[in-house]
Amino acid sequence: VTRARPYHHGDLRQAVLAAAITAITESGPAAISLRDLARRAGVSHAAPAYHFGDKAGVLTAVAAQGYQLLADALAAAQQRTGDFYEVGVAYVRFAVDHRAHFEVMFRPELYHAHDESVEAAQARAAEALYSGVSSLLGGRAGPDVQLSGVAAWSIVHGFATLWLNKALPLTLGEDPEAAARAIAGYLFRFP
Amino acid sequence: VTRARPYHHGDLRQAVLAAAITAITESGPAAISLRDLARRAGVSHAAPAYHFGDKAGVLTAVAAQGYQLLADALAAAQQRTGDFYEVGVAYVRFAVDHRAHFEVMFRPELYHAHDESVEAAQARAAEALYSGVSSLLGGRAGPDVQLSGVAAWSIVHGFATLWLNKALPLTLGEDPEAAARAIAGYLFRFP
DNA sequence: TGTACATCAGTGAACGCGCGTTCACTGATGTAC
DNA sequence: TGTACATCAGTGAACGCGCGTTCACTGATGTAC
Repeated sequence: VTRARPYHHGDLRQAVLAAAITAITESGPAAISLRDLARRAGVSHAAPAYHFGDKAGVLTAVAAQGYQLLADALAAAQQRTGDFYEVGVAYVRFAVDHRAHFEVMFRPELYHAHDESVEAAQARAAEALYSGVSSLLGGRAGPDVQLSGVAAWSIVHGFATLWLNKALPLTLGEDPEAAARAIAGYLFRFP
Repeated sequence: VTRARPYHHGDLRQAVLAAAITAITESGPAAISLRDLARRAGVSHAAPAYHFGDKAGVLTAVAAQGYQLLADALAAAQQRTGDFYEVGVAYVRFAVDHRAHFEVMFRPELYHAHDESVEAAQARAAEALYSGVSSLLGGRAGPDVQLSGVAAWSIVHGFATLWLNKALPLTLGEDPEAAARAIAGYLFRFP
């Protein structure tokens, strides 16, 4: 028996979040509307507001989830390899694999940046990023470990951003991870 | 005698462009509307479309102007100092000083990225960026000069982006140029 | 220098659209006894 | 196990708003002769 759509969705919050990821991947974070997310999730237009309040509420959840995923990815790379260079590569891989999350995370004007769920996940990600920094450049990170961490963050963040915007020369090829390894090598492994 | 607003504006195209820069600085490129730009320029709501066609037309002009300004700034830094390191610093300075242009330029989905005025200015900027690359790392740029150029571009672009998004630690201080010098030193001047 | 005419630049009323928000409601689920 | 009631999750009609776009128009400027 094909049953009609039940009155209660079951997990509308997750469904709206998933719809948001899809919509952002298609058209960018600025283009989403609550009514469109409702349509995608197959519920009435007013339903999403019940769970998220407004558009910024949805994007806040996306950002929080994104920082969690990023923290997981960075920590896993550090644990798996013990090499900070691989943490940088993981950062680029995250940006390419989770483009929608990545684009939201770094546009704090779109969401409630001071929401505690966001700030907690952000802190986890920062921890994962900085924890391996002292090994950067084989211990030659210089007197200011934080500064060298920002340098590492800058180069992988810049590369990821330029890659996603299709701003880089075509000759770099089609594999972002390989290109990222070559680029990051200039900072991380200079002989 | 205070004269009434004349029927012909004189240079409405420039006025709309200036209004766009102001509006983008306030609320980001996604938030602008043709009607709002008309209001800011003090003309009727349909006037901007006469000059630009649609919103993407306005942002195309902003992007083209931005790439021209960037090319000028990079070329001037190269000429003035002969030091590619200073070209990188000039890149960050441009991003901070022309935030609205910078934000539009690297969101090609918002404008007609293949417009010839954009592509010409883009080529000029790329030329200015790459022309000094071979001196990167004091000639130790390695076999692939283009790759080292992308590395340099990545680190300054990433730093500028993170700075503008207020993503960096507060301990970096309030002077983006000084911080950029310290960061870029890791790539450009490593002992 | 004057006049006729074409073109250019901007106007303002009108339209239909998708949006966020409100609100009384309804159907389903959970809890107390 | 059954019943009453409270709470939760989602509905759908209605509203007002700002938007882009169209279009007949008008005022100003440029050009031909």
